[in-house]
Amino acid sequence: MNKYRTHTCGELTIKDKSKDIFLSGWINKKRDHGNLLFLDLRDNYGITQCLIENSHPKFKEFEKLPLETVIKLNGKVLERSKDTINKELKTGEIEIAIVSYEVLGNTKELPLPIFSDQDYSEEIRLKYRFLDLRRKKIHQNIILRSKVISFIRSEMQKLGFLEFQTPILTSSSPEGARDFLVPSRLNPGKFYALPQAPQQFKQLIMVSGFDKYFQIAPCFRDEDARADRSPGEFYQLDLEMSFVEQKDVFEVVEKLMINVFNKFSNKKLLYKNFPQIPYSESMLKYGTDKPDLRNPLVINDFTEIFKRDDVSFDIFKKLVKKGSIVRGIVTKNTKDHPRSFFDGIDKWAKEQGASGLAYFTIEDNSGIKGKGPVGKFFSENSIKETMKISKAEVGDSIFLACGTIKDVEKILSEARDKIGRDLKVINYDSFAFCWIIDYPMFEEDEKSKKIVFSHNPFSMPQGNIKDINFSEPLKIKAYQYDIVCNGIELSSGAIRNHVPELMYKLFLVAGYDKKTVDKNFSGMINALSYGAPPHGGIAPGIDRIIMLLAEEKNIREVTMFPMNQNAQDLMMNAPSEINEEQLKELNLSIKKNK
RNA sequence: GGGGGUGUAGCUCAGUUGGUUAGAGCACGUGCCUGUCACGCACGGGGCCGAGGGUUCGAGUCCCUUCACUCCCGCCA
Repeated sequence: MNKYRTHTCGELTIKDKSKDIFLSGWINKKRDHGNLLFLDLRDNYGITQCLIENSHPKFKEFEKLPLETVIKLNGKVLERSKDTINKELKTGEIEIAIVSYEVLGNTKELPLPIFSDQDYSEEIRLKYRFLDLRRKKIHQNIILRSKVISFIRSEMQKLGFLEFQTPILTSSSPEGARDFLVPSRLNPGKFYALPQAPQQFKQLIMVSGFDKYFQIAPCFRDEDARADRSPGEFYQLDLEMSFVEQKDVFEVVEKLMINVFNKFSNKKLLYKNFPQIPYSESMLKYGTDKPDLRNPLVINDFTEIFKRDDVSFDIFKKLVKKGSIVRGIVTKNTKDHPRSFFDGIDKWAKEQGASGLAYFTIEDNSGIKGKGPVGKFFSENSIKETMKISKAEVGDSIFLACGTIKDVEKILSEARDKIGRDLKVINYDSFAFCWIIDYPMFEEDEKSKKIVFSHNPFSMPQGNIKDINFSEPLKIKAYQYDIVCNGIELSSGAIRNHVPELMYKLFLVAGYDKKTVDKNFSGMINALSYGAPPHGGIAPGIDRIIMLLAEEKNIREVTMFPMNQNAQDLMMNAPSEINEEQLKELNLSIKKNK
């Protein structure tokens, strides 16, 4: 028999009636009636109500135990009378009559309440994370995380993937995010870098012939935090496959996501086959490459309308003449919405730093007309053309934005969310996955006007290798894709370029000569030169998947021991100073700031 | 690096136009209470109002500086 317990706090039921049992756990709550005291004893598995009466010789002593004291108790399982059953608890039909008890762990006064739904400050939560983690919501989130990861692991194994570890101490790479660096004692003046992702290793695993690899991989990037982005480290389901095309990767990931989300959430999956949206189409229809497809609103381009002579909306017309574009969002059957709805959105747009949104409603009043502040500037024919472009109907309204492509995309993307929320057309009880495909291989850097890789330099360009026109690099598309769910980017992936000659050509376009490529990516290029299989993969973010499943907006709610926004661990006091000896051994000295 | 929000009891928060001794709930302590499950009732302890400077007869409140936490922009192949 276990020394501390015969049962957990979540398992006793009416079937155990009259049993002599031992429980161990934390005092979650006391309800002291003076001559009768109820105690909720809590462990990982649940809560069991125990009681002690003043006839017990240790009653007075027991009364004084503070909340969160860890105790072991011996008692008898009693059936509760019908009117005292607690339906909220699994163990609510029974209670324990305490016979004897023993304190296993005393507690000081608590810096934060455990039994409470109150929110409290992040600083206290992180400093006393071990107490915070006792609280129900986050405790359940962390258990969910564990279960999801175990499930993913077993699903991947079923799909024929092999799990491998890759090095944590590796080399710094010139591309990408800022690296975390680790000084090398044996190699003075040299540094390891923590991997931003096992990108090169997973490709090397393919070159090594292992065919299908996965790993729940820690990734380290020294970038500033966001609500959905931990500073320092996060986890990816890293996977890579040999002898595959894009569609083969999609098939695996769709299967996995559907199984995971169906198993761990009751929300509906809007698509069993995830829509594949070309990048350019996504930017046009949604203004972003991470569209929330729960929102049915779409953006249309109306620039041509403003080149017509029968449209007299001069502010937009002048801008269009100078190269601006006009795009807009159609809202269905909003003719009876109050003026405040329309003005509210216009006002909101101005608050976002845009010049506002022009709008009119289409009505049929002995002829198609535009109603609203700018409606009068449009002829019947021009409105009919507008309706043709956007499939708008009488009774619908159109919100219009004018400006540079970037500005219009940005404001309309946000307006799509805002209007969708206001009109309550977003189905929050669902998951809408999609693929964004056909990313451009290169883009023009805004400042320097130089050609740069738009995503991953190791991605395979589309089309027949011999026919690729390197003189028009901005037209080259890549087998590069993102998976998006509910407007959240879960991951990027790609079919990789496994042909060294092609890689040199692409790098040349971005301004790297052969020598530089050889120097910076020697391991990769070298490996690809000895018979590399075509391969590709992806790496969905584990933390964000858990956030979606747990319906949490902040990544700290699904991370056991997160750091704060300044990348400090308040509980462990990391980072910390190190002593002279350590510095000396590493051949380092600290520059003192005044 | 930049912008916004917050900072008052152990915790969560009120605190008016600048005006006497800074309040509430929970927690903690003492006492009462035998069916609660957010138990109830009474009493009590507990405050450098984030820190520093200024304006004022007088500052939790106004001004300046600074620190901490947080959200966002930049950044995140």
